[in-house]
Amino acid sequence: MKTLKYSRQRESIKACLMNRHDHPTADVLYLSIRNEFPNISLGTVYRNLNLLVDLGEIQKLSCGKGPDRFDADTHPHYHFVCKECGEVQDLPMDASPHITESARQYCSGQIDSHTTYFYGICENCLKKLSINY
Amino acid sequence: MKTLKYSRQRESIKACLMNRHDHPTADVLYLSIRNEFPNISLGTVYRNLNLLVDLGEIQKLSCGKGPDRFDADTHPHYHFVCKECGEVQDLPMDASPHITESARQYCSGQIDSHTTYFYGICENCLKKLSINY
DNA sequence: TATAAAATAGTAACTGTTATTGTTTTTAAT
DNA sequence: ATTAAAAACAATAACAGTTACTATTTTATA
Repeated sequence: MKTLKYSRQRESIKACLMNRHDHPTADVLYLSIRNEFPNISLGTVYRNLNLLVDLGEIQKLSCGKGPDRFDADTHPHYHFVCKECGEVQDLPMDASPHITESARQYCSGQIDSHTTYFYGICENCLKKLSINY
Repeated sequence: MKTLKYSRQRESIKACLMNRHDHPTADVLYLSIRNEFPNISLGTVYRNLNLLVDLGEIQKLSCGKGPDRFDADTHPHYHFVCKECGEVQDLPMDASPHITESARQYCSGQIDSHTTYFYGICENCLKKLSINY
């Protein structure tokens, strides 16, 4: 089997992700980490992000539009996606346990998890849109 | 403004999608429609699918893994995604109206809609996995 | 320190999708 | 029916996001 070895780059990627709450894309993290590792390659960022996801240490968000985003908070929670600017916000609401129970009644397979994304227009974009009336 | 003109290809794409309930990808539809239109191009399939989505006549599903899928059923409903084979099934459960109300309490933006995907292993794959014990 | 395994940087390749271009279809007005 | 304008088309190139490859460097172990 393949044993994990330490890497300073992976450490930095995880630290960087933990310090921010804007659910950055791989590319945004890449640009940020280049301050510390000027020669890091985008592939390294992707490889380590996927590795951390597999280890359950971070979470990948696929909101349907644009590149995937990453979240250091692995606690199950919901997200709001602005259709205008693409921003992704945490919604501090707990996933209803009932919804999974309910889904199980309708599904012959085994349900392990679920994701929910709310779509709309964020406060900032609402303001901008109301100016351009 | 741009007025819509009839196209046999678009008609066929929509009819084909309405006849199936497996939420096919653009590529699967493309291969199927080539029986009727041997020279249709994949770009035409994508363009018309997106057009139909914009018109609200069909729905696009982005499950996070693999290519987008399409659904002729525009009634809001949930889906189950098999992590093993990628199959997408309808879950005949109504979206809880409470969940949107609940989300609005935590969100300063305007929430218009939401999507929920359940992930797990479908009946078929469960069987296959239990054989290879 | 020497060795093996894993991770890296750099780059090429790949997948899914959209944009471009010259031609054909559709529609509506003659 | 003919014609003209707009829309849609097929074919193909381009694009975005991501993964795979390769030669080199780093890490962990002996």
